[in-house]
Amino acid sequence: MLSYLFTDLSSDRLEDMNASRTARERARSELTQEIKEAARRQLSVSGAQALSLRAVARELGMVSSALYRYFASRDELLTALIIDAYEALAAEIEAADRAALSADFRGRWEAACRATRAWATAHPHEYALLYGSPVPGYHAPETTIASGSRVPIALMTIVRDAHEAGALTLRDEEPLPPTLTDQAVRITEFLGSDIPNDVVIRSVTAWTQLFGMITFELFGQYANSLDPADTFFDYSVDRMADLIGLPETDQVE
Amino acid sequence: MLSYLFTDLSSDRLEDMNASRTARERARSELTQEIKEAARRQLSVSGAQALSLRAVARELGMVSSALYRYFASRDELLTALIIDAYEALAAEIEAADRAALSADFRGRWEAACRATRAWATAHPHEYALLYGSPVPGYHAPETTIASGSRVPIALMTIVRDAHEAGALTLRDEEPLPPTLTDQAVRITEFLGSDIPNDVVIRSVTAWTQLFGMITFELFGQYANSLDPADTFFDYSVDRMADLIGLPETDQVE
DNA sequence: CAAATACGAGAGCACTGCTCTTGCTTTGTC
DNA sequence: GACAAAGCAAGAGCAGTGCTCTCGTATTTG
Repeated sequence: MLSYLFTDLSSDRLEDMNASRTARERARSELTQEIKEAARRQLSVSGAQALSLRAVARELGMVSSALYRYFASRDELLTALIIDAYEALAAEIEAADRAALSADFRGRWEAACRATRAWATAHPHEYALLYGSPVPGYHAPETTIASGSRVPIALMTIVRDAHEAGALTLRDEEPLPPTLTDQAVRITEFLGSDIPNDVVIRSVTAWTQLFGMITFELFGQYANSLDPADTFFDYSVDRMADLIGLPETDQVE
Repeated sequence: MLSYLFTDLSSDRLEDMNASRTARERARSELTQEIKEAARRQLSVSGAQALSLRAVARELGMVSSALYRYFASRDELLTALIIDAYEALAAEIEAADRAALSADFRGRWEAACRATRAWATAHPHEYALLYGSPVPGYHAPETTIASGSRVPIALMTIVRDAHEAGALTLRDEEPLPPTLTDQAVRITEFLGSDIPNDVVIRSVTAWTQLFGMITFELFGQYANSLDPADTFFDYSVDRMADLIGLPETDQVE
């Protein structure tokens, strides 16, 4: 008994803050996690549209109304899944980036893009949840856009590193329209760097291209044309690296 | 009475083939149209997710089961709306293209892209239906992918015209990977032209960029960064024109 | 005119998200 | 240690959904 108490206390100390305290709170956070897992499982087979609170409750052997103690609505559950998915994707991208040679900026860009695509094809329904049509009246709360921005930040970090290493291909600085300059400055400030404005904007263009490409592939727009899209993907990723001005890999090795 | 009969017959002759024949068939095609209109109306305010057969039936003063004489399922209704939307978007793009100077290929490209964005922002829910996440178990029937391809074809036509006019900026032909060459050849054959393979692929890249950009804007990924995305849009459209090799506008006027 | 066909209405099934009430258990506080 | 407060699961119920089936009526076809 006493030993149980002690181990409980010590393990509480070791675990996250939210897992400490009373048994009820522990049970609550555990069940919250189980609900999300069941929902994620259901999501990954049938899609967000078919995600049913009642089915989740059934799978956990509880009644549907009990679920509302943990998530106030279906939307709130979806929001939780969205945040988790954003974090998972961002983590994947960051890991792929870290695994590449830190001075091979084009290689890092390619690795990050490939990781994005790999995650998307492995979790199509979760990808659709993040980058597909927003659900009916659903408007993303602040919390999701915060974790959502981790993905573009991960990509922009590579550009920033390349610029700070003086590796970016310089080009004749065509001046940007004022509005665009302002927006570029705001993004640069946010990143805490001094990337040239047009490079920032071009990077955003590359970002939209990347996700446009993956979205089209996953949502079936390539039917009968680019059906295995692997080579096209790599090709486009390289064109976007050109657009940003990332140096060729062979000239840095 | 008799005059009514006569005018009916004559108007039948004047109208489309499907509107001729018996009164029942006329009523049927009219009601089919009315159902689609009501559904479209409902779609444009609440989104596809919220489109309800029963609500459509209610709006038309009929009972829900009667609707099933016209559309076998909700999915079939959605499919009809998708086809109509693809056609509407393609028509808009083609019109914008025609309205531009036929020899100003970059101008035509910009006009087509802007028309796409304009249609998307004017009909966000229909855009989401076309380019957002596919609905639950829904897998696009052949008919929709056929009308869906009218959009990229409209864009590729501009590139084809530019190439046939010898206006495309030539570049050092880096050879494409074999798979990509095959796919490019297939697309070129489909278009009935001899656009260089890498130009075809770059055009596809530009196509994905365009829709990636619009999707991100409409689905709220720009929150707090590029919020009014107008200038960014124009900028990126120009970068894609560069990528394809479309000549600067001022050098053709 | 008669048979075949198309049609609208209604009832009904299985399902959904969500609310509210009812008992029970775990908490924190005198 | 007793007790009120808060947290919890269960059940019933509401309003809504897509979809099916039956039934009487209207229209078209032979």
